[in-house]
Amino acid sequence: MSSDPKTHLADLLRSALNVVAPDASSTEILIERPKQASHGDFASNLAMQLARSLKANPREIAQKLLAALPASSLVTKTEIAGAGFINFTLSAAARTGVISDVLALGRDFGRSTGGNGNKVVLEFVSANPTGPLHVGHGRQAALGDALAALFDWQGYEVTREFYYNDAGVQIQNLALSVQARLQGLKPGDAGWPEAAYNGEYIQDIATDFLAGKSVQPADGASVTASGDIADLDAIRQFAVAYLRNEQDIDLQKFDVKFDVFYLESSLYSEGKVDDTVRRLIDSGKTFESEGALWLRTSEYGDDKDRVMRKSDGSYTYFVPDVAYHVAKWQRGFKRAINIQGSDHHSTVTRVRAGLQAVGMGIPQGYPEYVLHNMVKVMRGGEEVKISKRAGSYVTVRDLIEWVGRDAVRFFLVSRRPDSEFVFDIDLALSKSEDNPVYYVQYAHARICSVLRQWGGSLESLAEADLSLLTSPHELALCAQLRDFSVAIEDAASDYAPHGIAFYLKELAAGFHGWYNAERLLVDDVALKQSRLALAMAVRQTLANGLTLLGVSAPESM
RNA sequence: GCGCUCGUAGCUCAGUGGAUAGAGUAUUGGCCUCCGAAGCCAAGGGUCGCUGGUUCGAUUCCAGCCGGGCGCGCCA
Repeated sequence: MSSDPKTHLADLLRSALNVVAPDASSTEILIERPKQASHGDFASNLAMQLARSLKANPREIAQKLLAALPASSLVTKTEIAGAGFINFTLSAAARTGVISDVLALGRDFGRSTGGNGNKVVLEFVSANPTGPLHVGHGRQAALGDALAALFDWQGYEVTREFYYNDAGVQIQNLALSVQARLQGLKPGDAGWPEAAYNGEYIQDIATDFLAGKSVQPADGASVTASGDIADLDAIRQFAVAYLRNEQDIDLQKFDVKFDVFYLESSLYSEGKVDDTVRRLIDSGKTFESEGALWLRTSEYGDDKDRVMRKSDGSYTYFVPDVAYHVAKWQRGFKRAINIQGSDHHSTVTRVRAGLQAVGMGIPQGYPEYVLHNMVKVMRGGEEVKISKRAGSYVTVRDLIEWVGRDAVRFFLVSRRPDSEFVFDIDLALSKSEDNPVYYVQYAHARICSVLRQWGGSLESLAEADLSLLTSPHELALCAQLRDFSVAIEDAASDYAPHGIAFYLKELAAGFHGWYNAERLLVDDVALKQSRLALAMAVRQTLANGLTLLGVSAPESM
């Protein structure tokens, strides 16, 4: 018998189904938590699903299923309701058992092994080193890191990857921008390059370059500025290292760590681009026209064919993109998940088309994409567009300085990725009831405070008599704790970390409600122990959920 | 124009082929001689954009329309 009530109920229904309708024994059995407490702890719509194939009234089918249902000590009541729902009420022991699980598993409560150690790579941020990280990158960092954590907790072997272009046209523009600053030019001056970056940070780079400073980005060797204004190559190398280092500092402040920094230039230097082009040509899916080499992406769902190699001999961006994903496949990642802004959605079809055309047996849906919408930052009722540093957009650094890392991370993962995001600075700053970060953290700190005042040993709580927990608040809290692993599973499979944020808000609400309704530190020692055990389990679950989102769980605040 | 996407309470947003569509905020009214009031309880607030279709059942799936966002380059 499974210790998890939900799978246990599914087992019971399955065996009843085999008796009542052997022909339909493959019907999927769905067990859900009803929204209303009066509908029991779990409900199944199995009878309604069977209604058509059995050509019978759902309520009659439900009757037969219940008659054939094996007895179970975990179930105290079954009921047919509504159009044919079967509602189950669990025994008190089955409900409170989760507390023992949480206390025993501790920081691992919520982890599962469903991923079987399969390798998955999540690529996110992937900002080219041409400027500071902006709010959109922040959303990606928060989303990607949380998703990576969710997959880790689901038992996958996760790689967090940052891909960037260190040698293309944009980098050349960066070098030219710095050089122009070194020559004393400013944006708008005669002679200021057309495609130049206009932000103030370009001046900072120029100043450090002249001063002969050194920088050491996380993924590369230390670079010392030559100070030679004429040496564009030296300027480029220094500027790239400088900005990579700046991005590293921001990511560190954001508490996001990458396992791999992948350079686009390596795809060329290691022959991966040439290899991919050769495979595409060999596939017969290419053709020459107007001096360029094209790929028939329209055969794979694209609305028109795309140029691979321009008439000047250089490749369009999507060729290295395809080569990069071929490399991911070859590195053994059966799953690759890319978190990108929705303004890149047109690349999805193209990259997948290229991967089909290379004929290496890569699945059609490879890689998977999580596209997110843009972020609008509001302050004082107005949209904030200007950053002193970047010149035209709000940076991750700005946000962290304004409201702190926890609030930024929690806010940025608390919406569906494809929603347009309004980040209200005033709301994130408010240290009161309208700030969901503090609401969740407060519940955690409050529990810590109670446990401190009690002063007993936390280990002893595992011995508590859980049968003393009988109030609706307490049993509802237990059900919420049991939902944690489902919340993680759903959030991972739907690419929806915001589910965890909502789960945490609800769990905190459940705790606050209980706390106000009942006293934890009562005189009755056994009752006190049992309540503290529940509180401890809530604390642990809050902490685990906050960890998934990269938010701290303070013991006091 | 074409493609993708979104449209749910005054505002910011969840959610679902199923039972009375939820939360926060805002508004109104209560709760600290007691574990943290950064908290709790309660009330009011809805044509789930519109119109059709599929279904026993649609806010959810499909089509069309209206409205917002994004994309539509031999840029990335």
